[in-house]
Amino acid sequence: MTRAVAMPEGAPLGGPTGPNGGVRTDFLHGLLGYNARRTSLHLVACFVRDLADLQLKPVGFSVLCLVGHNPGITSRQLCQTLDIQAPNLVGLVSALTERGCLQRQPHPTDGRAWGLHLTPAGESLLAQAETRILASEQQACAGLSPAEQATLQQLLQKIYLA
Amino acid sequence: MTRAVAMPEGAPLGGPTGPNGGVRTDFLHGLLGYNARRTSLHLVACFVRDLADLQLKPVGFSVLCLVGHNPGITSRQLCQTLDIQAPNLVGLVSALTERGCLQRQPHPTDGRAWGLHLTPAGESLLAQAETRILASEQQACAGLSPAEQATLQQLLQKIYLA
DNA sequence: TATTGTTATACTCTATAACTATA
DNA sequence: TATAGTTATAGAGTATAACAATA
Repeated sequence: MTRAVAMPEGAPLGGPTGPNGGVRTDFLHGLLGYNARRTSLHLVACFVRDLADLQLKPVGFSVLCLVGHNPGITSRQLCQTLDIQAPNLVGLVSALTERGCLQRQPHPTDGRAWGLHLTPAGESLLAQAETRILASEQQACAGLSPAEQATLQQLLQKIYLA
Repeated sequence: MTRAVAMPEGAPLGGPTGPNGGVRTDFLHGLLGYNARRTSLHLVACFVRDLADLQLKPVGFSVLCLVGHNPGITSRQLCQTLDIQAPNLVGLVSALTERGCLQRQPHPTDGRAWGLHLTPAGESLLAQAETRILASEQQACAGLSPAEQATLQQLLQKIYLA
């Protein structure tokens, strides 16, 4: 890369230098997508940090959670509910199965499908994970009142469930 | 993979079958991280779809936007503001530079740094993109009143700016 | 013919280590 | 010695195409 030689006359130089960097972020902070993405990345990082010893990440937890609360659920139902692609679910289910947390049983009416169930180890892991993630989120959202947290969830669901 | 032969007695089979799949999602829907992530993915998809012809994706737009509103900003300031790693910014800046939208100029006081500026083409692209993303979000958030949208942004910022 | 689950694979995004030039 | 920018690279996440088995 070659450094520019000539300087355009009158071009403002130096960039923002004020407090906290002085970077103007007004437009980005007015975008819902930007705020949602930054919040999501922040909460995902909290999740990964606080559930590291359980070896669970958000999507794997979501699978475990849905199977736990919906015994016999199929891969297709998981994909539809979580909006993920079928090929990407295979590895998640396989990993949880090999960990001894998940079990595939023949579907009673559809020979193509498998009904997914938690093992006792899976039930135990889910219970621990649910307790842990609730505590993690309480810490991350300490600045919000319970009413604000409820409002936030309702507004978010209005968008992605539309 | 071998199909299970014996069926555990008393195990509930068949899984959820009620309306809209009948899948119970109560716990997930009570998690802020889940709702934020689903909303973020939804709005990112809207962004990519509605700004495809501008060849801009969320992070590239954020860079363009910050440079436009902060002439002379450095890569380091962009990384800190957007919370991205320096090596991952290089390609974004290079691509925008090669498109003729960005220009690097020597930093007036720090010989290691470059001040980033928009070209006229960059200004034009930013103006189009800002108009487009506002329309995209209005469509995606049609179910929310302006007051609700403002509330949502404030609550989200309370979390990731904490 | 359509659907479930799967494999293979490619593409994108993100993270880390190491290097250079300068402060 | 520390920092700004860069390169190379590895890992994770996500997407499509194609296939076997069953509806």
